Amino acid sequence: MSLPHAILTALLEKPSSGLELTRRFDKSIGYFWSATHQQIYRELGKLEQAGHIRALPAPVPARGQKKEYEVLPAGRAELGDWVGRTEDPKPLRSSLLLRMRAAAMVGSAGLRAELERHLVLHRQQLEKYLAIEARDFPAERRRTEPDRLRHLVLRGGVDLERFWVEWLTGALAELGPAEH
Amino acid sequence: MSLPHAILTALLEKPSSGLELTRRFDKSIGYFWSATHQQIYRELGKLEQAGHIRALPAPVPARGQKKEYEVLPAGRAELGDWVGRTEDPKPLRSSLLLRMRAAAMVGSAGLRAELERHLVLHRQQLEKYLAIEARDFPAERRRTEPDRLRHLVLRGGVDLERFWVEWLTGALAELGPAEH
DNA sequence: GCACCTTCTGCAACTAGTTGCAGAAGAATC
DNA sequence: GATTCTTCTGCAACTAGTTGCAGAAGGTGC
Repeated sequence: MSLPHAILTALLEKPSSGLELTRRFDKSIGYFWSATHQQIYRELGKLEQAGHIRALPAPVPARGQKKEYEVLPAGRAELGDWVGRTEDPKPLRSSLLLRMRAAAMVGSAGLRAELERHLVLHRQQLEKYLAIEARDFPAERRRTEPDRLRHLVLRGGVDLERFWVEWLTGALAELGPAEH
Repeated sequence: MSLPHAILTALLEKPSSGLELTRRFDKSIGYFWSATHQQIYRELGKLEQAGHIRALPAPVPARGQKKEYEVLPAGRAELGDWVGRTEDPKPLRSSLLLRMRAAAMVGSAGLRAELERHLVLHRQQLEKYLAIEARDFPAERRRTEPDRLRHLVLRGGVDLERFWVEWLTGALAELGPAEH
């Protein structure tokens, strides 16, 4: 049940329409909580119904008409409350690891190529994060608590990609010599 | 669509009944692809229907009667095929990171405690993995390809937990001094 | 001014995963 | 030998997330 809170956070950062939110999810919040436009529209409806957000008055409300939403006090309160709640980390789910385990039973044909492909993807994601870090978090932007929090989140992304790059590199090195 | 393949792998490792599978998922395959008993029973039904597995003949087939399943050649073929398929890593989804980002907007009350709680949980999981590694993968068990593959998977779990432990430790250090 | 394209919103149907519960089999207890 | 507890299987209903599609608004080109 994190999607509504992801949306509230995004809307607090900047009031937006459904499509704008979708775009911002694709390149910011979505890096650690992705969502399709469909989920977002549906959730916006629910949040409005619940009185947590409201649509800014539009000249002509109609279907296909852009609607900007902003967070109401009740929504901010709900978000603050949610931040204080506890929630266990959900267990890892990696189909790549599963594939390796399956490969141990039925042979690892094609697996090496897939590991290499993932390595490239993770390197790319790492580059993307590092570019964002360089652009948005120069040393002087790490003073206030909100900035430090946002930077830590990004750091999580960076370090996680680094972890995968290293693990995949090691895995390829260990499997490589045995190939024939 | 990885669950059927997780089940096929587990059944190849050892033919089992639904409940045995559930237990093994709780402490082995489930570390990187978890599933509830419900999912497993339903999927066993589908796999049987598809001719990928079969129930070993039981004396008295009836509801509430234990049923052992084994993989048929068609199931093994399907699994081998699946291992060779490509699949993009799915994007990270972490409600803890989301909480931190939300905390940047509405204040970080209670966040520190939650980070500490997660740190403990990840340390515990790390210990668990290390114990499994010590027990199941002594140096001489890392020679054959299947053993190396299985060990690499476990290493992934170990390193991932280490990553979280380090990241959480760093985050607490960075947030700590600012608390008052 | 009409044909076409893009942008934006949203319905509907589907797939995957979760939760709650219930019934049969067998073992344990009295 | 009846009662109760545990084990095992499974149905049904629900929640979350995905995919396909369609309609309105508004711009662009001729």
